[in-house]
Amino acid sequence: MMVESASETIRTTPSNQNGVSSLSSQSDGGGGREGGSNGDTNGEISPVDLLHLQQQQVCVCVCICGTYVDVPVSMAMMSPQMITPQQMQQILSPPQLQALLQQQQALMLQQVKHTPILTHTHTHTRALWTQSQADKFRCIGSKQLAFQQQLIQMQQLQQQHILNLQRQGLVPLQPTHIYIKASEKYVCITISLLLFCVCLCLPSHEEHAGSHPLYGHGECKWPGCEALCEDMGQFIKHLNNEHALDDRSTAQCRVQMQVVQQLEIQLAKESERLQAMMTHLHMRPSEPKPYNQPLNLASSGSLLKRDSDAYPEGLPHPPTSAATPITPLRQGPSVISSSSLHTHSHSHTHAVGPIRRRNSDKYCTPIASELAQNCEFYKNADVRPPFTYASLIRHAILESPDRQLTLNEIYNWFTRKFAYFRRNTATWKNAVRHNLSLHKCFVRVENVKGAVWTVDEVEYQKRRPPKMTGSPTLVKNMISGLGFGSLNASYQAALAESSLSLLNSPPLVTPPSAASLNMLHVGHDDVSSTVEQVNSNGSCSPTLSPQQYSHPVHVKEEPTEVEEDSRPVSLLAGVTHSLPLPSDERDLEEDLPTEELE
DNA sequence: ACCGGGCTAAACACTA
DNA sequence: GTAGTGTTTAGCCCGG
Repeated sequence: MMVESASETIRTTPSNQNGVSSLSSQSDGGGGREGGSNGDTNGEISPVDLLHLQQQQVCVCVCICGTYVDVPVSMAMMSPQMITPQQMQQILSPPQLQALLQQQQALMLQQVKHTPILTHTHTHTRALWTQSQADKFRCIGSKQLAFQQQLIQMQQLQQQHILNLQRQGLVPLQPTHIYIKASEKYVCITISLLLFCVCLCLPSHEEHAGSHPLYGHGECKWPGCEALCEDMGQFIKHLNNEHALDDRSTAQCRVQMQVVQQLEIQLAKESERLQAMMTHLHMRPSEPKPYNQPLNLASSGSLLKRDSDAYPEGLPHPPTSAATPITPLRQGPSVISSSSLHTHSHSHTHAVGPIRRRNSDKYCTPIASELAQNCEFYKNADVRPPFTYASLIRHAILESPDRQLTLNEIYNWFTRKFAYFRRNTATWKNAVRHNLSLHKCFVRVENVKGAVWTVDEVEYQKRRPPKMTGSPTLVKNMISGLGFGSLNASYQAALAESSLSLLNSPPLVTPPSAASLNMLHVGHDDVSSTVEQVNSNGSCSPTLSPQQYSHPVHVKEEPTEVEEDSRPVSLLAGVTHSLPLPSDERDLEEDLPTEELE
């Protein structure tokens, strides 16, 4: 077919200046999301929009105590805890800094007025002086001297106060407004920034106390650093030099937050388990333990706002109208994939736009949960599902009661589940057949009724080796979800080498290392990411009744026979699927939701 | 630049 | 002969 209809021959433009993945939108609707990205003026910006802005290196105008400052979004989005005095000085110009300090002084003075004054008596013992006592003192003695003393006292108190604030974390301040300039307009978002500016006045007390949480045994404890520092001074120098405010440090802090959060969640689960065990054993718990909530992550929680918050629960999250086929946003936990962010800036030239680089593969999101969550959406909207043909076919087959489908049934599954596949049938059907034939994971089995297609799980795993486990790609995905859209690849990769390994490494005390990344297991793209690992041992396979394989099977060419021989159970042919899947292991299958999809 | 994965298109063979 | 099915190849794009 040399000539295609004009409405269906929009090929992806190679000159994709934003590096936008081709899996995104077909912009025949004129870019429905563009308007939304510009923060349509109701004063609210979705996390997606924020990430957009971050990636575009947009500066925001931050109002700190009434002082407006232009700050890169990446910085503005940071948790305030990460801003050091030096960095604050970088953000603020000297006049702004001065204004800020003056305001802080005023604030402190206000507080001091209502606070007992700490001073020294001539006997070098401490006594509390109230404001009235001070007033009385002034009346009696030398007013000049008293005033000076009081000023000194106030300064001391102020410093003490600041130290206390630092010890407690930071001081909440009234909501701070961040104005993001979009399309020549400032859109205001309100974030409860903490009073991070107090650290401007003083060096950290911890730095002078001879101990530092990031320093121990002569090493820098910054994730992934382990630099040797002979003493605290050297460490402080190292800290300021090597771990100053930049994207990398910011990202590492964020990741550390997530580490803590994950650990807390894990702790909560383990506590719950312990509780249940003790209850079961009729033991009395030592004391009721409230399940830990992820603590002190309010800032990250607000900044890493999940996009699911932006949509009504339980509803698909159509990024645009059904008339505009695009790849929908991920809606998994905290996952805002970079691909999703680019959906608008892309045009297709094809009837069936390229599915390549589906997030099923790249972003490790189970197809089942995606489909379960967006089932109705895909059914009705002309949206290309963000999965490869292979994973879709596999899902269709595994979803069937017998885990086998004829080609026509596969076709029907596609058209039933996705409005997108109700057109251009020749194209995608060809692709389906192509995939069935090409991939060894699809095994054709001759049945009494004809040929059916089954899935060889081991082959499927071989086709997509678990190399992505802990890979920078995975990290990138996660980072995207965490709101690191502004980070470049090297920083993201750096995260993989440092903190992220902690997220899933069983030994909590294991220092971050590249090797520990290999211990990560993250599900792949689809139905049974959990059981797939089991399958790789050959011990567990999808169920198929033996009688279904009374007919010969067609085995595809197998260039890696040696590898196959090493496996405990050869799954080259469909017969190997005759092992019944134990019911409990069936549960392992991560939401293979026949019911959810219907 | 190279390579692998994925997609589309198309040619070809086989069969009902 | 036709339609459906299955296989194979080629070319392209994209990301690593």
